[in-house]
Amino acid sequence: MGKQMTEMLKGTLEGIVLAILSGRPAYGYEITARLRDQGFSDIAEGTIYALLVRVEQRGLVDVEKVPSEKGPPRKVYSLNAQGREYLDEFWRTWSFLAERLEQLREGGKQT
Amino acid sequence: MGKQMTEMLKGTLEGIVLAILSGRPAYGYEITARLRDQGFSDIAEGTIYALLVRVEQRGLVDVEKVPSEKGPPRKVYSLNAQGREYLDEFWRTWSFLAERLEQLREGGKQT
DNA sequence: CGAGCTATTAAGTGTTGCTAGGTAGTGGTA
DNA sequence: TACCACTACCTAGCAACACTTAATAGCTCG
Repeated sequence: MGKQMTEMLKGTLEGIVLAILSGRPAYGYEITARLRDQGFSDIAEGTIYALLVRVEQRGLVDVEKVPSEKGPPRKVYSLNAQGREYLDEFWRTWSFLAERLEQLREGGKQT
Repeated sequence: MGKQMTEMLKGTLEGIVLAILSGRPAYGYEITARLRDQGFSDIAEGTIYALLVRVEQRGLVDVEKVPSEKGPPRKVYSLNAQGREYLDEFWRTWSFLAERLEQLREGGKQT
């Protein structure tokens, strides 16, 4: 998509990835592919890997190395307790913002 | 609010301000005050002014200097045609993101 | 005059996603 | 063998954005 999407993803992409991990553990390549399937057609692989490094360093996820039939071993990430807290906080922040924006969109139609 | 909000505002704050301007023209100080009233309690003044400079340079708004009863003259910004287009694009981008996130929030409850 | 409110501007910082490239393992094919 | 495609991960450098902090400037009132 465009530049607007790039900027809008800042701050939300992290939550999106954590939300995906809250469903079930996954590895980077898989997450990228799933995002593409869901319509985020041009999220760069490098972006996801860098993001995963960040959340790992913050202790929001646990990591396990799992051998792959095809290619190098996978790093499988799973959300831990701290990550779940962080995700809850993310949803609260998101809800606040989404409500305000919905109000603005309604209000903008007349006035 | 917290750091999550700061990051999440990147890309959306611009749309928020343009949406406010789509209702009626306004000047920086006023916009800041209105945002505070709407719950964005700690958006820095400097942030809004910098944002207004950006959107002006991109030609999304028209500017008019209006004398104030109290203090220096105000720079009153109003959304122009190009700005309206940009705002439409913003809403489309937002809608896409909001839909995906709503799906993720629903899906995350079981699985 | 000095305090406090109105109103704008500007320099420097940290976080984030993107670009562009590299490393590595496996399997298929000419 | 040599080459290519797919899987899977990593890294360095860049641009954009919101924040912090501080400065500037005009007006009113005690």
